[in-house]
Amino acid sequence: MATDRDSVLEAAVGVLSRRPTAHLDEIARAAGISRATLHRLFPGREALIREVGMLALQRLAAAFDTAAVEEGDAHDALRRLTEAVVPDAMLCAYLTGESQLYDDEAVNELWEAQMARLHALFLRGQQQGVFRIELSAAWLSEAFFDLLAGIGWAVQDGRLAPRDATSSLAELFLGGALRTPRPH
Amino acid sequence: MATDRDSVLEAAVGVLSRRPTAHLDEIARAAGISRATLHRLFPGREALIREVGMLALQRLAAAFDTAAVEEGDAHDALRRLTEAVVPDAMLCAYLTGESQLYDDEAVNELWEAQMARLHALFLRGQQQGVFRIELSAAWLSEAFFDLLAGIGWAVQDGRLAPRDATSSLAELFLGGALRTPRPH
DNA sequence: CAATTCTGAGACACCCACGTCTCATGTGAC
DNA sequence: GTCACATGAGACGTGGGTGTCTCAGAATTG
Repeated sequence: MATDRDSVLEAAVGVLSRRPTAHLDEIARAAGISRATLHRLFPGREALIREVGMLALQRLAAAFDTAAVEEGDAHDALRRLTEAVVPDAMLCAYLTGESQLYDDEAVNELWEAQMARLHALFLRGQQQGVFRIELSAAWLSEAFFDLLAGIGWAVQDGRLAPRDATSSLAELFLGGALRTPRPH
Repeated sequence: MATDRDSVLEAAVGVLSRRPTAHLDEIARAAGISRATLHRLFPGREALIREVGMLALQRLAAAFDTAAVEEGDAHDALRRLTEAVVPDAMLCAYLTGESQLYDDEAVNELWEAQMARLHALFLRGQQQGVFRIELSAAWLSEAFFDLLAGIGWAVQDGRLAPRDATSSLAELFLGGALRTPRPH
């Protein structure tokens, strides 16, 4: 079952996001398996964190797809993206925080691809006149991810109610990004 | 000279922010000293990263002081804070990213104190009617730091011009935080 | 110039996480 | 019931970073 691998990866994120230097024993225990089985599933620590990154990126890409960010009004597209990606906010937070992931080529390639999609979305929005042009599309892309990661942390630490996550992100970010202030 | 210690700490941030697991050799080389001298200045790795955190927190507290966040209109206070804190954005980014710092009690205490000041600022602003009340003061505080950290990364990686840093942060954040949109 | 202090380079041992292996136990299929 | 397979527990060796030490050379001070 490939589901088993994914559940282990999810547990690994829960531990690694808090302490990136956590021992494999701890990760195995968090996943409910032994260190031996963990080694049978993933050849080593390096492979484990790489697959965690790949899982996060796949989820991210899936969110972009379901949101259809390339279609329609840029404002609506961003709202759809927000809703689609907030459930995986923690994954994205780990993605941006773990600098070790940037060593892997496949991870980097997928990451750049998704960032390019987001950048294109903001660029399109600026051309459509819905996003402010005083702020570069590159900065808007980065800021969106920063806030998304912040949402992930806040929810996980219990500082923000999960039901408020989507609106908190959308309201704050769109308030600063939209050209015409908050036309909901 | 205490300046020497600080210069070493600054160099340490430059390395540790990118790779938190960097070897002491690498940190020493980045600081232009030998590993022996590094050990003479700081008893060990743990002490080093703790002092890096303390340096960052002192800079942060100093920025809060110079901005006089407790005085005057909340909107103006936040703009002053933005200007004062952006030069140390990278320090703050390391501060929020390095979860290992949360183990130290002194670091935690100072951190909570500064966050409380920021929280109070947003609360005051909401009572004054300048900040939106749909977004909790806690979330505004966290989001401000998230964006500040993002500014630090973007500038260090060359994705954002240093001269645009302050305005990029202020424009985007205030746009989403202010009740009356962008009355500059 | 002489003396003191500080620094860099290297060697050394220690420790701990990792990778690998073996064996006993448990589970499911036939 | 028997076989095959997967898992857990533990032991073992190893590698690499760290902490400590020594010694030679440079810098500063008198």
